[in-house]
Amino acid sequence: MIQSLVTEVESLSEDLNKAGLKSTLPRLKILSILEASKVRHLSAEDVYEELRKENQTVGLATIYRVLSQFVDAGLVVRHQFEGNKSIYELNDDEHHDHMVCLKCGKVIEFLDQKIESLQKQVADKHDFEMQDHSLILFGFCKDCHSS
Amino acid sequence: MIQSLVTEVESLSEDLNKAGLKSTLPRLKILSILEASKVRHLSAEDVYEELRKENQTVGLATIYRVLSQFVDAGLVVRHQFEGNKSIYELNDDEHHDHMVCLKCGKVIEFLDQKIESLQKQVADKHDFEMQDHSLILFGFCKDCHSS
DNA sequence: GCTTTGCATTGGATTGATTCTCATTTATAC
DNA sequence: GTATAAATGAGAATCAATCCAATGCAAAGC
Repeated sequence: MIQSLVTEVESLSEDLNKAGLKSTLPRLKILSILEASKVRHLSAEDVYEELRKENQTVGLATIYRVLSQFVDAGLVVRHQFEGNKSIYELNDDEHHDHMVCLKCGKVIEFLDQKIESLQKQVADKHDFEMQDHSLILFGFCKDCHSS
Repeated sequence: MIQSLVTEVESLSEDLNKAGLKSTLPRLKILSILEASKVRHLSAEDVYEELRKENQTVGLATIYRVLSQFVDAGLVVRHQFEGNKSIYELNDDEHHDHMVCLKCGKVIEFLDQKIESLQKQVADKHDFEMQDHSLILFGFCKDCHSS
């Protein structure tokens, strides 16, 4: 148990170092929340709350700062779904797009290779050097249909 | 000249009425900016600035409110490109997606029927009732390549 | 023609999200 | 351990957007 915690921390710490970030306590806490949370898509406030629940409070400013560093380092991806707050998600290195339920807020991930390659084609057609893209479908998930 | 201005206003006024909105001075001013601007994609602040330049100042709160009314009425479409501010664009009734240049901010519109229908297919596959979608390609336009 | 009524407009205050500042703490190299 | 540079926390500041209370305006009734 203790052992597993130690190896867990070591592994997170390694992730940070590989990303070129010093392994500090707040960064470890934040990364560990991102990995442990059953909800994959979290706002900065959500991360703050999760930590507070565990009496591991980290200043909100630090959370924003660290999340941005994680994004820059490629550990995390930032999204703008509905509303005006940013949503963060661990970067699992396999890109995907999202469906967001307008009623319950559920986020469904999907990937369609045909769409992906058509995007590249369109970009090329316009002589546009695509760096990134964002595809979000808004609507109602199967639990929220017809309501 | 006077005549053309009058007919212009009459036409805008008609657009408002058709949309179910009373034709008021601020609404006419805002709609006319949207139609006249050579830049198609404007933030609320941009509209505010354009009006101020012409000494036609309309309160910012009013601009936000009216733009939202326009969106609800289907006259205007709201987007979230980079950053966290909303961008508004006249609704020309033919849906399209966007490429946004990360360097110069240029916005290129495009439409790909294959992508559109694949999106519907993916949504259906997940039993997701799609209401809307947002597809944005980020990168560098041909004028900003390799810089 | 004048008053009433109700929606529209206004600007300022307010909120919510995020960033900045700076004094203090912590981590890493020596 | 000590020095040095980076990281953190708390609150102030900023930015977009919304709310609110006061005022204006225009059509409907008298």
